[in-house]
Amino acid sequence: MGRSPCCDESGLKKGPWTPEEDQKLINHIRKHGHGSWRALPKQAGLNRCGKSCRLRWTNYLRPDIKRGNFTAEEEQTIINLHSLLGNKWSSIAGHLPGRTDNEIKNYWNTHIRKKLIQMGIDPVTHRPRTDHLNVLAALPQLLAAANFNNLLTLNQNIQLDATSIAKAQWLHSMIQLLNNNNMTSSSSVDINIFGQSSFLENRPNISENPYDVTQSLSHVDHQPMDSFSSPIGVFSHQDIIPPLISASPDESKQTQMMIKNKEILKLNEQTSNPSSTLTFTQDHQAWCDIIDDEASDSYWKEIIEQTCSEPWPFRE
DNA sequence: AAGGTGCCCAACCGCCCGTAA
DNA sequence: GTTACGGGCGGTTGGGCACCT
Repeated sequence: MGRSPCCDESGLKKGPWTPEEDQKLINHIRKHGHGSWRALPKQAGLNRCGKSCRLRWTNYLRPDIKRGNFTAEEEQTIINLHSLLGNKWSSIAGHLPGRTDNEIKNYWNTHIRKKLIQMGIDPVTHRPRTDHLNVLAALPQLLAAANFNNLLTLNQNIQLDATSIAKAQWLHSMIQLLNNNNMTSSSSVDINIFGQSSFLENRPNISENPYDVTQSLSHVDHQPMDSFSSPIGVFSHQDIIPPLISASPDESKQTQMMIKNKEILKLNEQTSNPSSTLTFTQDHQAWCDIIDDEASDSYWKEIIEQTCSEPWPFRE
């Protein structure tokens, strides 16, 4: 079963690449493209295996590779994406033009991971760490998270991490779809879930403590017209769900992740727009396609698969 | 100056998946 | 349906370097 490793042939060079080898590889790919990686080394006159050539090219020699330190924006994007996707380095790299999965993986393991641990955040779950060594160091974060978690648990058993927030956003939007299509004259509910300047800004009576969301969320109860029920609790259509990423003051620096978010917003607009040419069934499938594209969490997949496979209750 | 230690990151390893024969 | 291949992916390694004692 399977096949033998491509590099097990004896006599093939391993280890660091020399400038001469790099030049041979670059010249060959410029002239002929890489074609079959296995055949490439012979054609290029390299005593390497194809896999080694491929890695050297994709991780180092490719002309569109961005060198240098990661910017704060890139770092934030990596953290946000990692909270959503886990160790899907290639998927994360897809949102950071010019960065390779290997580079991002290394940067995560050597910098971000340590930074998060120092901040008392578990780099795997993106939640405050609870092990005894870090309880004191993480006390402020724990208190803040507990504050928010308690509030949320009362209503919807949601946990404060980016993944849950993203899930809630998706459910939120799915439910909006249902509502919009169920009520022919639905009030135009604008849930700009990603476009806000920040989660806690622009809210009345907001506490000075940015982690204290009790005040900012308390008004939800007084807005029954703009609220809706869901399997996981009650949401306000206006602003209960924070954006995944705090928008940068400079919008030009927003990452490609926003593209996916914009697709979601676009779908939102289309489904809210009575003149939209999309059918509801199409909407449903499009949502499934978008969300399923990058969802990896099994729990989350279960929801998606269930939603996508079940007969649509409002099928035309 | 020399040895020890820890960090960084390019490169490798092994597994998995999609595809063609 | 099975097998082999090509390629992609995430995890791990180890050489080189900087810093510390």
